[in-house]
Parts: sequence; structure tokens; C-alpha cells
Amino acid sequence: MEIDDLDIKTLSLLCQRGRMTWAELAGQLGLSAPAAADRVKKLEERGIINGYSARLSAEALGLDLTAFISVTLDQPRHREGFLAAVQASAEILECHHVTGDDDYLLKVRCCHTRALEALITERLKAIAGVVKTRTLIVLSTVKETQVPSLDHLSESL
Amino acid sequence: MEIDDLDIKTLSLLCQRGRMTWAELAGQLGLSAPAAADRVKKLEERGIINGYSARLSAEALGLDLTAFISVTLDQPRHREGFLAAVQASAEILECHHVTGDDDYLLKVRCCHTRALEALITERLKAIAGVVKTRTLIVLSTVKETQVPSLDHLSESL
DNA sequence: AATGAAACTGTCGGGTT
DNA sequence: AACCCGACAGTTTCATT
Repeated sequence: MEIDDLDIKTLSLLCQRGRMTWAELAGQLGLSAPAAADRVKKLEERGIINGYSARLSAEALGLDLTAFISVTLDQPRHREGFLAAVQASAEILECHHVTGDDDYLLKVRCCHTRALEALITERLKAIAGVVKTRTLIVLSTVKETQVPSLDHLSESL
Repeated sequence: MEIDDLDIKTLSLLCQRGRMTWAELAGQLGLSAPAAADRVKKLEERGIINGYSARLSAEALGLDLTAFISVTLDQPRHREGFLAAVQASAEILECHHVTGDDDYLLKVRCCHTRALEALITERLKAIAGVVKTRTLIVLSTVKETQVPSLDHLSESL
């Protein structure tokens, strides 16, 4: 199954304005509304579109602090507990198993440095097996996209 | 202006299903459709909801490789060019100015190791002022949320 | 993939607590 | 101020060509 240029444009438009009407989308694509809706439905069925989300402003919600935390686990047997704790913690946005000196890289977002301190000392370091953490605080964010690059899929948009 | 529990629930629902109808949302909130639409409109006006996006599956698009790259710039005067290159590169999802040994932390997503190699050697290292990069490859992703934590805003959902 | 009809949704006004 | 109700325009959806 191929992804054509119209699919790319559809994805691009729906990433920018996820609640746009099929009629509006159809206008941008040069199609009729049912045809546009059909294409979107197929993209959903193929799993390319997972769903739709409201984009929230972290700052407007008072979440001014972003940080990346590297975590080292001493023993593989502690993994289960660590992963469960990660899932349970709302402040941890992302958790990746990575190559390099440490085992996991977390992206966290919280209100202020006190909350970050509590997260590191009371939650992360409390988990059995966490022997080391290293924290990078974000001073400013230059770019932050959720959407993967679409350019590599087509040359002529 | 306060954010009440109904707002929290509204945000939570719209993060899961951003295209849900006002009637459906209203049902979940125990309100009428116009009242629910009113609340959403106010959240949008306050900047708490920035917009809506389709969630795309990186894997379904063939973007199987995620990595974090630390970048060191030798001189502040090279910043402008670096930031411009970052914005122009579709494979770079995020770019944060961070504390620590290096200056910037990038999150990138591409097709395979060859594309990553090209990104690092032909694009990043080609930028004037980039003296060092350090790459962590993501082996697996345990958790990946865009949504900031909402729990700290209310105790009783 | 486009058209046309039926059902639904979003939106606006007015009225209520 | 926040919410509910009723009505109309616009939209989605289905069948058909």
C-alpha cells in the first residue's frame, strides 16, 4: 500500500488543524468532501493516523520546567518496578531505553524546581535499582514538534 | 481565572479524542452541548488549548529510528545559523537549549541508521560552530506522551 | 471519485437559575 | 456568570451513477 502526495498533504493539514471539517479539507485537496473523508478513514484504518488530540500549552497550565533525566539501573531484575513507576508518574512525559553510559532517558515536565527535586529524590531515587540519575534542565526550547518528518516520503508537495 | 475540575476533565477527554462532538463531550461532562462548546471555546481563548492535531504513527510511516543528539557550539556567534538549520531540518523534532556539558539536546526521528548518519555528518557537523555531537540511539520507547500532567491541577477528578 | 438526499452536528439567540 | 432549550445553517454520511 502506497502513500501518495495527497495523503501527505492530508496528514500535514490534519496535523495543523485536527478538527477541520471534511468539506474544508476537501477544498484544500481539490476533492469532494466524501472523497476526502474516505482517504482519512483509510489512513486511520492503516494505523497511520492513530487518533486526534487537543494541543495543550504547558506554560498556560503552569508547567514551566522541562528537564531530561538519565537513569542508570544496577540490575535487570529491577526493570519491571522501574517501568511501572514511570508509567504511574504523570510528570514523566517520555521514557526511552537508550544506548550510551546510562540506561534510560526521561523527559519530564513540572511546575518548578521544587517539584523537580521531589520527583528526583522522592520518586526516582526511591525506586529499587536506580543507582544514578543525571539531570539536564531545559533553558529554552527552540523547536518542539510531535509530528515526524513527512518530507522523506515525497519530493513534490 | 481558575481552572476547575470540569476543565481538567474536558482537557483530558479532548487529548484522547480530539475530534469528539460537543454532544459526546457534553455527555461525559454531564452538561448540554452548548455549555460544553462554551467551555472549550474559553479554554481555546485562554490559550490553554493551542489547537488540535492528528496523531501520526512514526512506525507506520517508516520512521523506525529515534535518537537524541547532544550538540556543542564553540562560539555564541554561530547560534543563529545553527538554529536556522535546526528549524529547516524536518528530521529534527525537538531542539532544547540545556544545562550541562553540552549546549543543545536534539530529538530526531528518521528511517534508518544511514539517514541518521547523513543527518549527523552531512547536516549537523556541516554547520559552522558545531564542534562536537554525542548521539544516543533509542532502543525502545517505554512511554511517549505529548500531554503535560494534569494531576497537579486538581486532586479530585 | 462526484452527486444528491437524509441525519446529524455546530452555532446562535433567548430565557432560566 | 454559567447553563439549558429550541431553531437554522452547515456538515457528515450513505446510496447511487
